[in-house]
Amino acid sequence: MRYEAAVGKLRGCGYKATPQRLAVLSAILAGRHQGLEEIRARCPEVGMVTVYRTLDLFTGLGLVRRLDLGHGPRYELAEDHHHHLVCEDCGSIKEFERCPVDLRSLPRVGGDFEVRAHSLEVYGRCSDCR
Amino acid sequence: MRYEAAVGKLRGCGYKATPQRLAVLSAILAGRHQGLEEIRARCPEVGMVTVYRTLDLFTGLGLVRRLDLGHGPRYELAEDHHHHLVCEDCGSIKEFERCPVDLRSLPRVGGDFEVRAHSLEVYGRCSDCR
DNA sequence: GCTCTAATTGAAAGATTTTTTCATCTGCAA
DNA sequence: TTGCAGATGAAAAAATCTTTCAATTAGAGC
Repeated sequence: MRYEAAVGKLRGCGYKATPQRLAVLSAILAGRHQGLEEIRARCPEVGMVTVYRTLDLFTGLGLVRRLDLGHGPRYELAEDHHHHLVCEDCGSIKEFERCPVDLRSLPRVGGDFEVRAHSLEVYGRCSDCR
Repeated sequence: MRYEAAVGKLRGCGYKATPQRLAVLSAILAGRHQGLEEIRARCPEVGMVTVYRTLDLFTGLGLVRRLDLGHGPRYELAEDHHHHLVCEDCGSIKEFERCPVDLRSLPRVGGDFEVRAHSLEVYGRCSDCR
């Protein structure tokens, strides 16, 4: 129940669960790594300003992850760790779960860096474009 | 001689080595992962439109890499493979060379994806912010 | 339930960023 | 040199994002 958990976190942090916020949350849940336009289209009753503010809020709470895969920001629910395969030709995006990053081999750059998260995007050509 | 190599590639692809393009190239070479403002400040004699167009051109040629580390696009010369440590508090960016990604363990998602490149960003808190 | 209040919303205006247009200019091949 | 396809840039337009502020509302407390 991803929806309930997200609402719970929202409330738990002292924020009101307004219809607008729930609508944006549902919009995000209804797709994967969507751009602003897509999200807005799924909740046209919510004002633009509120969508921006809500995405900022969700991102700040760690509820939502903001992706930069080119062509503007995209958003997805921040739950399971996964990465993206981005096709440089058609722009399609696929996900994969198996994380090929070995964080233990991270060098210590200029002292101690506290690692909190990482993002990996793999670029190339998808099977359809070949 | 990163500069010469880049100019060679530019010419080799049939593009003119105009003073503006060389100025933008020098600007990129003068720093690391710079934003548009920084680059523009280093070549104020070049018109804004041309900077945009030139960065697009360089990126398309694979001469320059466009980074999305939050807070707008950044650009750097696409030469040696490296990744970034981004401090979520102060926004500082450090680089590291040792690549902790094992591409062999990439799963085949929906058939054959031809991997051309990948980008890894590690987020957290830098030593200064702790 | 009902009331009250601080949090939230959204229309409009403003700021910023990026793109398009098109007349003019220029790098460079011949 | 010369010619011209490619390149530039000022201005305008378009797209994107933020601020403002009056009106609304979720939800705590009674």
